[in-house]
Order: sequence, then structure tokens, then C-alpha cells
Amino acid sequence: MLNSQTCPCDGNTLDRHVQPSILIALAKGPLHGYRLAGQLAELPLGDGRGPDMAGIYRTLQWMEQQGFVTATWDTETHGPAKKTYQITEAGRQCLSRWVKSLDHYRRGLGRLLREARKTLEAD
Amino acid sequence: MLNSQTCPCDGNTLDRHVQPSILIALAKGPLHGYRLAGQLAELPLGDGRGPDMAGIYRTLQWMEQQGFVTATWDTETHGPAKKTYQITEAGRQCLSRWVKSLDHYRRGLGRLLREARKTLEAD
DNA sequence: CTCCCATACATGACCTCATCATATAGATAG
DNA sequence: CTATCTATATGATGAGGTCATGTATGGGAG
Repeated sequence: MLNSQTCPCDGNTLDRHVQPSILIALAKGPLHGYRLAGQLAELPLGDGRGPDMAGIYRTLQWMEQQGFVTATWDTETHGPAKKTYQITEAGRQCLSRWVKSLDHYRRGLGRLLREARKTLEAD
Repeated sequence: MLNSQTCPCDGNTLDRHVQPSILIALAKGPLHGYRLAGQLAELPLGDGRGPDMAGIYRTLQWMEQQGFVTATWDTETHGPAKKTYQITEAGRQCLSRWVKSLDHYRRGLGRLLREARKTLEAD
């Protein structure tokens, strides 16, 4: 927001919520990072573009540390080595906390929007 | 997310959207920063606590630069000097763009949440 | 009278989340 | 041979936000 010509009101700085998105994708089945990126692009958030690879890989590493996912190297299948991630029980619990938090947040956003529309109409 | 014991899934890192909140508050009438902070605490987002003063003052300065608000010093009324902000037409337009962006974002969140609940229930 | 506290504005340091740029390397098509 | 897709990874940077601290006014308690 410091030097920007573009105002954040255009929505391009709104969070993509990489972490919960990854957890959702992994809750459906094991995946490696690159494929996961493809899945995330099709998820509702992120306007078809999906979060950056850098963020995905770093988040996966962090989630592995936290015990939310486990990783195994797949050198069998053709192509470069793939690191396949699988969600754990702790990961599922984390996801269900995310659902609570995001739902609460979304309700707040809804109330904020009603407030905004009300004040905008009153002119 | 680097060293944290607390997982962001608890929701304490979700944006408070300082900028649109300020615009909403100012759309109702002129205010100075300190009073504004009080208003923001009562707005839906921010779980009663409201955004930090530092963020508010800096955002106000930035919005003045952008022409979304105008400021006048009030040294008449008792107490320390107050900088009173008033929303401009450009500010109202910015707010209405925020409404569009946030609404879009909120819909995305809704779809994401449905997706998450579906995958969580399917176990 | 002095000290504390509420009011009021402001800035430096820092954290989190995300993206951009770049590096590596295996496999495959032209 | 080289361009491209697949696949993982890291350094630099930016945006948005909080914490800590510094300034100053003015009223009330002791």
C-alpha cells in the first residue's frame, strides 16, 4: 500500500488462504506439490490462478514440521522425483478449526458488507 | 508462521480490513483517528478488539494522499489537537469497489467452506 | 503540587502471508 | 541441441498488520 498506484480495493491483495486450501485438497487424497498447485487453481478462491508455487512448497514444509501432513519421495513413477504428501489426523483437526475460523470471519465480512451497503445507499 | 506455536487456523491472522472499515465509518460522518478507533472496535470484524492504532493512523495518512479523505486540524475543542477526517467522493467510489471485491471474496470463501465441510464429512 | 491516566497523534521495529525471480534437474518433443 | 513441461526449492521483496515507544494536552486523586 506504500507506493502503489493500484488501490487494494480492487481485491487483488485479498488472502488466498493457502493453508486451508492445501488441507482441503489433501483431505481428498495424497498429492505432490506440483499437482496440488493445479488442484488449487480450480478451487473457489484465487480466481482461477491459484496461489504461488513458492507459497505452496513452503507451506507444505511447514505443515510437515507441524505434523499436519506426512511426506514420502516418489522416485518410481516417471519424471522428476515427486514428494507426495498425505494428510494426518492432526491435519484434519487443523482443517476443522480452519472451517470454524473462516466461517466466523465470513459472517463478520457479511455484516461489514451490509453495513457498507447501508451507508452507501444513504446518500 | 515461522516460529509459531499457535497455528493460523485459530483465525487470529485473518485480515481486519482496516481500509474498508475506515471508509465505512467515515461514510457515516467526519471523525478523528482516536474516535475512529473506537468505532472500528464495534464494527463486525475484529472480534471487539479492532485494528491497531498504528495501522489506523498510517492508513488514514495513505488515504489522504490518495484523495479518499481530507483532513483538518481541530484545535478549538478541548484536549489535544485532533485531526478530523472527512470522506471524499473518490473515497465513496473506493468503498463501493471494496464492496464488490469483498463480496466476491466472501462468495469464494463460502464455496471453499462448503468444499471443506464436504471433504471433512466424507470420512 | 505531583503523579497518574485518558485523550490524541505519530513512528520504528518486527511478524505473517504471499508473490516475484531465480536455480536446479529429469524427461520428452521438435 | 534446445525448448518445454514436469517437479522441487530458496532469496528477495512487498503488503498489511501488530507491538513498543515517544510526544503532548488536560483532568482528577492523593
